[in-house]
Amino acid sequence: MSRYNHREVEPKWRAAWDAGGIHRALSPDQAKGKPKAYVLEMFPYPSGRIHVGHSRNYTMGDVIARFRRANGYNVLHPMGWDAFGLPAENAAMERGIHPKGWTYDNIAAMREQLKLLGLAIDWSREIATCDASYYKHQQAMFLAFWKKGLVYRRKQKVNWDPVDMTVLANEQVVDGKGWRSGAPVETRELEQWMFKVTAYGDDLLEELQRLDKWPDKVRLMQSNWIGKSQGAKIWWDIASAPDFLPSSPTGQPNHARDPIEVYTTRPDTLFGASFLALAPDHPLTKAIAAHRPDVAAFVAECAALGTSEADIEKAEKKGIDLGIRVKHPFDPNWELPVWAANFVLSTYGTGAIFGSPAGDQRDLDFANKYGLPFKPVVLPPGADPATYAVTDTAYTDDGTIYNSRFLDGLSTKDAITRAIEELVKLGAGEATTQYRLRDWGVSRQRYWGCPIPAIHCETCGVVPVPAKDLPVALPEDVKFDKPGNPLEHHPTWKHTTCPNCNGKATRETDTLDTFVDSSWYFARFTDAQNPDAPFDKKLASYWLPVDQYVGGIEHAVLHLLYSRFFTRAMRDCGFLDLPSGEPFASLFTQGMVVHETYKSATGQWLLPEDTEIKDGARVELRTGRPVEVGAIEKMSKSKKNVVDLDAFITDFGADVARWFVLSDSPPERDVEWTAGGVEGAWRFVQRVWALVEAHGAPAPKPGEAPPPGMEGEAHALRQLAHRSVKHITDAIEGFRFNSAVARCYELVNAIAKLKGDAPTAVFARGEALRLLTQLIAPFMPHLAEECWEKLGFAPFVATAGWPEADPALAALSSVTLPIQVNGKRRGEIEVAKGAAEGEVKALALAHPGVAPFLAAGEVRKVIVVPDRIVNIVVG
RNA sequence: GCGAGCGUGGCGAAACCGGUAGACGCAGCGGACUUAAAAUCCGUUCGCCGCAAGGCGGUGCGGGUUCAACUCCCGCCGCUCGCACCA
Repeated sequence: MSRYNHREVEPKWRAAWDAGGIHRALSPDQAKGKPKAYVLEMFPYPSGRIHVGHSRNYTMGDVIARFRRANGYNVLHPMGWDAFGLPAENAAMERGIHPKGWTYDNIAAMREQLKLLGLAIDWSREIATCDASYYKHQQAMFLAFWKKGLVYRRKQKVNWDPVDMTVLANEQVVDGKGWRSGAPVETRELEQWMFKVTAYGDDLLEELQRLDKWPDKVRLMQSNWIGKSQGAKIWWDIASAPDFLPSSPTGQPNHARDPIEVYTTRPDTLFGASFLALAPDHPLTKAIAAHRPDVAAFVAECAALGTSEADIEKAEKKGIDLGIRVKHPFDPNWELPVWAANFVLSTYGTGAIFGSPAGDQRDLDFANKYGLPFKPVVLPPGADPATYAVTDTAYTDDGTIYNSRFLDGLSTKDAITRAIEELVKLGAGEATTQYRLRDWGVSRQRYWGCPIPAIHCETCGVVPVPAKDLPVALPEDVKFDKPGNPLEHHPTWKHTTCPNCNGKATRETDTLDTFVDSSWYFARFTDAQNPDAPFDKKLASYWLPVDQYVGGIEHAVLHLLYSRFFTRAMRDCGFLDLPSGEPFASLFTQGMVVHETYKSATGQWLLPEDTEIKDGARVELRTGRPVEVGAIEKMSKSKKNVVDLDAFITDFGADVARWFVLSDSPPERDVEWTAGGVEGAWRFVQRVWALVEAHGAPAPKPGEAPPPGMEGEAHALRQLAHRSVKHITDAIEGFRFNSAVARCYELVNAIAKLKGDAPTAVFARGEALRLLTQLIAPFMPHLAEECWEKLGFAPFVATAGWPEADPALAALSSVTLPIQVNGKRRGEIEVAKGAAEGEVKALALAHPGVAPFLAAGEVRKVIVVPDRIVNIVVG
């Protein structure tokens, strides 16, 4: 008996697959009616080398891709590189390497590593977003979007990262700090290129409902991000204001003595209004602050609080009376005070609210703190209006309106409609829909990105680059000796002539946010080598949407929302025929690979391979000194809790890595990489090979009739094998890879247990081994091919199709029914599957183990759940 | 603070629709083979009582619904993730 040698076997089969071209997607014509399956993992950023933690995502996608192909689908399973981005520039600055060289070197290294994993990828479609052959088309689409009105420029307050010298999206600001640099973000005004995501706000929200193969969690997060709400704008006239406040020269709202514009979702509670509150950075607050040191101090205090939600959350609700009085829209004699308050956000709605304390907890806390009077206006169902009162808990749900003049007696819903009607009649307000979603600022003041194809002409203004001049290629001879954008400093690149008037002009030096690159790559894969267009419309329409997308939860909002926007924009600009506009029909968000962390006695992080267990304690290999074992965390270079993929594959093989990352935990949950777990996977590989080798060829072909006398243990093995086919098929369909793995172990245990060389045993073993080989093929493709060959089959298990369970064998002929008395298990009986209820009942009542418990009383009821359980109720 | 999710042996977990709780793996224990070790194989492993047959208890805690609850409902406790005091 020889050991299974992955070092020979794995490269052999990879070469054979490549030679056979079996992983190439077929054209729609070649596919001839086969259904299509587009399986995609979120493409990697080429950061350097990959470790085993990265492999889980690709392995999951690969299992699905191989499974679909075996089931007769025309599968597209491509791979590419999200290759623009800041780390390349950082490497350039730190080590004096060119971003391009650094990126392409990393791509070459990572490509080889991914190939070692034996992924069933159509490498003929490989793309890199930093390649002019890719971003050329992105520039063309940018121009098309521009023409369509989906791109515009706007002077905007932006988050400026002073370290990276770039603009950050709101989404890229974490706790007031840049998400990459960690530096506190500053505010600057810049002319920015914008994508009009809000044009699709409603559609992006509505269609979420139909994405029923997305995790609810992700849909909820996107829905919250879009943040649609229905409400009203209300204009409050100034009744009195400090003398220093000038009258407005502009007539714009929210300035000086113009009416104050407020947004509310609850106009029904207007008669419960107690005060107005403005954001600390509301223009009116600032105007007052210019004259009142106490207000200025309050504004400064709020600004120092930071933008972190946790900070604001823990902060006490505070405000200051601005000395302005406004008139209630429904009663000119009713005056309300105007305050500035730290819980009002300038970035949402109009930056001003009216406080209705009985119906809003924050307003109530605020009113209580400053002694502002209020009364309840919404009566909860069943409450008595004579005695109902609100003291320190607001009532925020629907009810009946009272204390509210013409709104009295209406429901919350009707009162909202009625109040808006009245506001419109009085010219004091209007219905409005508010979104939290804002347009996407795509300008980045960076070198290593896709140049924005625009030209600034002194006479013609901003002019698009003509299509014939694309791509606008990045110059390669740049220097990183100063902070900021090297494109600005380049001696010649930005100087050009205007395509309109031929006059002197300069190129746009902003490049596109890298989220743009990843917003359409899935479409490029459908026609990756097309030199003339982003993709052929027919090909993209054939393959899209992606049938199964696999990636991390961290992309729940940004990447997935931008891709949904982009697909709609591509559709509306005529690039795509895709009615729904949805790029990803089904989404799976996978858990990470985690590992213990190790610290040396001197406090340095240690690689797992630099430590060992000695006398039950972990020590440093080099010094023998004890190691501090830290938290189990996501594998990361910085904490050194990584296992190198190449070394692991050399030691154990790709199949062991693939098997292990899917085996122990449900795919959506994190899995801990442990030496013990790896050993288990390794043993399994050896065990399967030993069984296959011992059996050898030939194994029974599909459908081959068994020898006579098939019964007993051999028959039982056949039953289990066919049941396993069913179970494992269902488990893969349902993304329960860990369950599929467990079923494989079960089957192997059973095969090993059936001894003897009677024809029936040989047949049963051979058949079970053939089925097992096919079932493990998506998980451990190299081992499966070697087994397939050993069992006498050719050419590939990968092209052999998916096994079918014989229904007669897969179905159990008899079942063991537990018998309960009053819900407690007292015995069991073996009956034919589907046995008649009366028969089962009689057997159960006659069961000797049950008898003593029946004596305790009278049998009141016997519940028979066919093929599951019998419960006898005795009382 | 709000929203979502989770909580099962020594550990990772399974139980898909309310129907035998703990499949499968890891670790442990006992044994076989071996001069020995590794590898492999066999047995065993939720707790308590019992020689055994068997019994009792058990899925974070407290209630409830049901013939039957890890699963459904109500209220707590703990952990994780997300966030926007969103008017």
